[in-house]
Amino acid sequence: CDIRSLGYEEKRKLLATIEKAVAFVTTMIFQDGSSQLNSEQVLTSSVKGVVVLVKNQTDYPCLPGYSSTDCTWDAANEDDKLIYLKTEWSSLWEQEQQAHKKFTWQVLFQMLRCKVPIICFNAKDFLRTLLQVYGNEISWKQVADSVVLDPRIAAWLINPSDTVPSFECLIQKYFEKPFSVETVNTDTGPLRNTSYQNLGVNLEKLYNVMMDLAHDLQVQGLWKLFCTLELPLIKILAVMETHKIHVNKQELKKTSEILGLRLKELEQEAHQVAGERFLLTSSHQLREVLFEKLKLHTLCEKVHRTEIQQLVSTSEVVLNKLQDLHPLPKIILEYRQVHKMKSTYVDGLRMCMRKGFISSTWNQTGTATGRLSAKHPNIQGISKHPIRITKKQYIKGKEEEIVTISPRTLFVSKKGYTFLAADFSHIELRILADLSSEPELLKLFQEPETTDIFSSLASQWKGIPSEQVKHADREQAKRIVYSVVYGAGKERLADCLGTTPLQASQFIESFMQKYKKINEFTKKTIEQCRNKGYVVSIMGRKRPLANINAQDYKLRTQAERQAVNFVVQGSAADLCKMAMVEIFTSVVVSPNLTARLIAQLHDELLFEVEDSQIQEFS
DNA sequence: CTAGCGTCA
DNA sequence: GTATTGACGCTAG
Repeated sequence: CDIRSLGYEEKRKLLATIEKAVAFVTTMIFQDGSSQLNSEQVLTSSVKGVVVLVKNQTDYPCLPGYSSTDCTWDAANEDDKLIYLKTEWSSLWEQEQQAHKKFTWQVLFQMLRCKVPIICFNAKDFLRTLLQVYGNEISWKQVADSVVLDPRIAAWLINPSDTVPSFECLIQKYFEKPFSVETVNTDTGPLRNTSYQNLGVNLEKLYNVMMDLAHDLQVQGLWKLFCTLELPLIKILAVMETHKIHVNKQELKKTSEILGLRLKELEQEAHQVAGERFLLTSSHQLREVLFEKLKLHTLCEKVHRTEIQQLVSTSEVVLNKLQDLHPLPKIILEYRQVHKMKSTYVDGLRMCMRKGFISSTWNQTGTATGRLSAKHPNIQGISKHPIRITKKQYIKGKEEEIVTISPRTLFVSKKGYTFLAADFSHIELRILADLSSEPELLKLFQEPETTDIFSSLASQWKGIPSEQVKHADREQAKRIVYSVVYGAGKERLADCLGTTPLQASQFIESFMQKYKKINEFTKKTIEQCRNKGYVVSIMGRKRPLANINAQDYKLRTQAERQAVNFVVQGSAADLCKMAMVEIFTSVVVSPNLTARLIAQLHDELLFEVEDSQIQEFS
């Protein structure tokens, strides 16, 4: 039914039906007639309304422990109701509109409140839209109370390599499995179908797919992970996406100009020392200048080559080696740094800006390891390190000035609020210590004087006092540790270490000697993966690795490294998500705390906290 | 070494 | 002219 045509009594009845419902299956529909079930619809189309299938009887009596053999979706739902809620209004009919609008959100509010599962494909988008449309009526803490189920996330838990399963794919997979359902070929070309009847059928299918997925999750031991971690996260991400982060617009414009000027200078310098004009951003043209004209690679032994075409690489490692032979490499290196800074972190950020604010889009199913990913902007990838550039100033007094540009400072907290970050320290290494029970590694963590493992290791390896360990040393130590434990080859480690491959392999040897149990752990997880075909994280997250028994050496060893890495990185992702859920719920439960989550940077949570609440919140 | 995303050719 | 791919460089561990 369309709620616009309902009388008072009918509305009351509808609310009563909702009260008794056992599940809701819902999707948003857009201006262009598409719905959330139409794979990868564009965000440009605005939301027209919401269609809800109200399930009043259940084909699956109790959700967790049902048997899936008797699913007869086509005949068993006479009591189910399909309702259409319009959320967008023309300016006509002021009076009636108000009434409709109010009733619409009454319905939606009750759906959220009554703790009955709301099944939605891409539920995060649904919740976010609700928060955006009814921002004045519904607080984010109320959305946090709802119970949502997302089949897409369920499917991803079962197969995390399949990073974007579409609705159509799920239908195919889970419908043709038990028995073929009257496959009217409407789902091969459903894209423009605005018929609600058809949508009703699709929602019914979605419901059944979710039930099948729920069953599979249980069979595979993923149900708890799904319910306690991934489902609550949907709401957290929806709330996070509705929060806007303020960006210093003027500063952004100014730094863009400064960087642009510096790029021009560097371009001129490069042309001068090269003796010809060429495009600095083109690796092809650079290769011609560097190696065909100047023949710099002949003065230097062993230079990296590109994987496919076996051309001489123009990568950072090669350019670093060529630094002393010619002034050009250094200029290119700085050009690339400044260019990256400008295009990605400054201009890229400006592109994402709406009225002085940005808000990332979070993808819960974007990785194979359970980590989150973000885009527009990728707030997890914004450079930490500032760069220094010399700015020629044409103001009298001083000729030039050194300015430092650090992209992270471009984000500013609201007035009266401050950013608060909470992060795990060395989380993957701690997990590795725990899983391998390596005594030497465990000892390092238990010693109270070790405040920073990587700094300690850096001072140990370099033979310098820990106070003198610089940031770069620590960073290098960190890269080395992770490289070695995840199975780096000697060549790659040599690049990392800045030594010869021979020394690198000796380093690997002594590392393995000192931390024997790490090697045992590695072997054990590869062995388990070979037997079962998949690996498992602390919270039971799974990653099937089809290539683990492959004939091809390259493919097989890659799968082996992925297996080891997954167990550690996936477990770290589990813990970070647990932290997110726990902190979020404690804020929701608190009557006075208002702290908002801004971003998750894998092992770090960034909040915006009211100044007066910093103590209590932290 | 493993995960990602953005930019450029 | 538009779409895809590989190389590169930044993030996180």
